[in-house]
Amino acid sequence: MARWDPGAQERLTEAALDLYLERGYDNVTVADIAERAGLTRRSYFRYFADKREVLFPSAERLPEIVREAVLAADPAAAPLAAVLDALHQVGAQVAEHVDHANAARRRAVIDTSAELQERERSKSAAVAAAIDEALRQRGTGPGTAALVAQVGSVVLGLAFRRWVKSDAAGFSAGLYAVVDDLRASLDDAGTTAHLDPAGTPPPEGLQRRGCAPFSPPRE
Amino acid sequence: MARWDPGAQERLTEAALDLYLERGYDNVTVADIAERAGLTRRSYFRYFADKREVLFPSAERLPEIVREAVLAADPAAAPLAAVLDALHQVGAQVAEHVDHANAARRRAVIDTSAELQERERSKSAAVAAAIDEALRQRGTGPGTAALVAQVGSVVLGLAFRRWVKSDAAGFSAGLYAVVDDLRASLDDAGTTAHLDPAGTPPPEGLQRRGCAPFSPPRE
DNA sequence: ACAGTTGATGACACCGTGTGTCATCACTCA
DNA sequence: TGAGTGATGACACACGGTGTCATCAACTGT
Repeated sequence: MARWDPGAQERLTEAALDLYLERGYDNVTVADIAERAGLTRRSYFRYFADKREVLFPSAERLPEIVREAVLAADPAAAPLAAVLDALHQVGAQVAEHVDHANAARRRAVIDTSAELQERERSKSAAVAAAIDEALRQRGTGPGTAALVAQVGSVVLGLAFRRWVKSDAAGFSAGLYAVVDDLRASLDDAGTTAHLDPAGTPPPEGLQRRGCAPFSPPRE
Repeated sequence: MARWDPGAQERLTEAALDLYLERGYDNVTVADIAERAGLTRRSYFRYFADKREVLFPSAERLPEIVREAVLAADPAAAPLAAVLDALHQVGAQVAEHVDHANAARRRAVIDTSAELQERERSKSAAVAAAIDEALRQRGTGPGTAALVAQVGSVVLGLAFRRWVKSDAAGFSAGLYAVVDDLRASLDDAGTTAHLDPAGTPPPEGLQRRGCAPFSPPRE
């Protein structure tokens, strides 16, 4: 493998994934990764910002994709509806372009390292930020936009997890399963609240939209 | 300030917060913090695991508090209702024990550093994990527990942000405002979906619980 | 064919984080 | 007064991350 062999970045990602799985994330140095890829430590940092970034190659474009999907959703749709709609579109792209086997290996590595989970959450937060921005561009209020964006990001993350875990099912199936759960949870919570017979309202002003507190207050 | 002066940890937290605000997080070294606190770099790491941890002193006990609050909620309540109820209880403790002025200063620092935001998300994730565990202990299914836990964590985070931002309002007010937003968003999204006149259902099995897709499909 | 240019790489030095290890100091208790 | 205990300082070290410059291959124009 000569000095200018092409595909340096790909070699690095493969070497890193292999080594992280073999020895565990903490027992691998950047020098190890670079050596296996036929490069030096310094060159690794020309491709990736740090030791963690090598595991999140496709996460770079995701926020932009999500933002455009949200902006492309029906302008008349409610914020959450627009976001879920957009995630459906995004899911198709993701399932198509992401290698399922490698995604599963990445998940295995990430699940063993708190440091990597921390980084993964940053990627998820970047998606949330993109949704938030797109929603506000659609005219959604700041508070609602922030909330719906984070919920959307959570839903996407859980759906992606389901997709990775099950070899067979498509991405959409997982997405719908999560959204189903979300709808059911909120229906149940709402139902419980509404049925509250003698609910003493909590201190500050609630009761807007005719909602009782979250659950019958205990005493 | 002699070698064995008491309150070393408090001196470190104050020194760190001051320095981070004065020079910016990246322009402060652990040695700087330790020096201002009258200690050495090595001693700093005996009190805090790393350079970031010094900004999250009260986050250590939070997961346990939240877990217990969820377990203490009405066993008959739906998962989300139990969580929101628990967060209401937790909010009271937080607003009481956390110094509002310092919380605002911490927020200012965190908002300037991606590294610190990453760590903050980890704290939030720890809360989500605690909720998740408590919910499953209550008998909630794994998928629903994970989803509701993350949504609850998001709600708590946003409510805490509102509490820090507004000097006057109590924590509960922010919490209720966020929950109101959540209810409204889901009502709106559900409404839109249900009113969809000629909605072509998306590929895989949806329509469970009588719900149409998120929004009228575009072409 | 040849020289200049461009871009990727290696070599090296450097700073800061985080940790292991041991000596040192103050305080406590018998 | 002397042993023990716990917090601290001193020192060394591995590793992450960065700036800088030299080097080498490939491309470009003449």
